[in-house]
Amino acid sequence: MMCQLFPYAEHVTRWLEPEQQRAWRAYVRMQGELNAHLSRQMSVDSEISMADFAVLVQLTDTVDGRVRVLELARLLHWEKSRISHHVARMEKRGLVRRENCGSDGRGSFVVLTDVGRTAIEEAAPSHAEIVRTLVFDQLSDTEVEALREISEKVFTRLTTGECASVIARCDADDPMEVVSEESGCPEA
Amino acid sequence: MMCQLFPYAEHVTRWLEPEQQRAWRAYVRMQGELNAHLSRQMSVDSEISMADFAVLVQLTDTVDGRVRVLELARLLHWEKSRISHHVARMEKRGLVRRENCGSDGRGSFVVLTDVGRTAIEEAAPSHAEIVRTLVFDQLSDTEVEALREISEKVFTRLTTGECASVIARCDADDPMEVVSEESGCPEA
DNA sequence: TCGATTCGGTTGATGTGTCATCCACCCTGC
DNA sequence: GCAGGGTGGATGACACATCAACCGAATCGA
Repeated sequence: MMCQLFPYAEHVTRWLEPEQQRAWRAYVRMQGELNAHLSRQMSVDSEISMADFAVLVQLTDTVDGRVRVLELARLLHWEKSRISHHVARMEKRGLVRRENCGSDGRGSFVVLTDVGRTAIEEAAPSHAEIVRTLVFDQLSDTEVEALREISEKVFTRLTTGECASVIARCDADDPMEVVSEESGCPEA
Repeated sequence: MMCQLFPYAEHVTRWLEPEQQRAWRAYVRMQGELNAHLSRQMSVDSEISMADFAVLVQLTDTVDGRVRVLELARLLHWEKSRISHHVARMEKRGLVRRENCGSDGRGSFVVLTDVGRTAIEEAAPSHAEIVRTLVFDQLSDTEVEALREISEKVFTRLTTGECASVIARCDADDPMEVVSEESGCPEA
C-alpha cells in the first residue's frame, strides 16, 4: 500500500526556481520513502497496516471505543466508501465490530474489540520508536519547528478556499487542533 | 490512489516530545492531503495518474525514450513487480510499449510512444503550476531551504544502514543527485 | 400526510501496490 | 558443454482506494 510521487525532470521543474526544484525533489523522495518504510515496518512487526492503525487510534481515543461510521470518515479525512470497505475488512479479522444505532435507524457504530485493542497496544510502541529514530533524531529543535510551520502553512492552503472541494471535509472541525484530551499535551 | 498516514493519538505521541508531536501530526496531515490533492488534480485535468507521470518523466529524460524495466524500477525506487504491472497497464493504454532487448534475451525495454509523449506534455504544466501555488507560494526562501534540508536528512537516514533493506535499492545510484543532464539546473 | 430531498451507509467495478512464486536466460566453475 | 546459482522480468492472489450507483431511513415542504 503506497502512493508515491516521484522524481521530477525538466517537465515539471522548468516552472520552479532551481532552489524550489531541489527542495521539491528532496521532499517528494523523502515522503515516498518514509511512507513506504513506515508501512512496511508496521506490517512486519505487527499484524495491522497503517490504515488499520489509524482507525484503531480513533477508536481508542473515544471513551467507550465506539464511533459512528461517517464520524470516523470525517476524523480521518477518508471517503465514506473507503471507511465502509475498510471497516468491513477489519471486522472480518475481528479488530472491530459493527453495531446498529438505536436512535438513527440508518446509522451504525464501529466498536473496538479486545482483539483490536490488543493489536494497537502492541503496534504503537515500535511505531513511535521508528518515527522518532527516523525523523526526530535527525532534526534540530529549530528544524522540528520549521517542519511544523511549513506543514501547517501548506495544509492551511490545502483546506481553505477552492481547494477544499472534497466530500468529507465540508463540515470538518478545526483542522489543526484535534489533539485528544487525554494526551496530556497542550492543545495549542 | 492514495496512501495516507493519519492523525495520531496518545498511543504514538507518548514517546514524542510535545513539540515533536505537533510537528509530526502537522506533517502527516499535510502530506496526506497534498498527495491526495495532487493525485486528484492530475487525474482530473489529464488522462494520466501520478504514477504514470513518474514513469513518463523517466522515459522522456533519456535520449531515445527507452529504458530497461529494472533500470526504471531503480530510478523510481519501485519494486520490480510494481513496475512490471504498471508498465503492462500503461502499455494497454498505449502510453508505452515493450521491446525485446537484443543483447540480453531476458531483458526488455520500455519505450515511450507518441501518445505517451503527448500525454506528459499536456499534464506537466498544470501539475507544476499546482505545486507552485500549493507549496512554494506559501513558503519563504528560508522555509524552502529548511524543507530541503529536513527532507535530505530524513531521506539519508532512510537510505543508509539497516534501513536500506529494500530490493530495488541495493545498487541504487547516489540517492539525492539524480538530476537530469538537460534540466539546465546545477547538480549540487 | 405525502412526496421529494437529503443523509448514513453499502456495494460492485476498476485501477493500483505488494508479496510470493515462477520462468527463461545469463554466467561461472568445472 | 553442462550443472549450479544468479538475474530480468512476468504472473496470480490479495489488500487497498476511488468512483458511481444504490438503498432505506430521516426530514422537510406543501
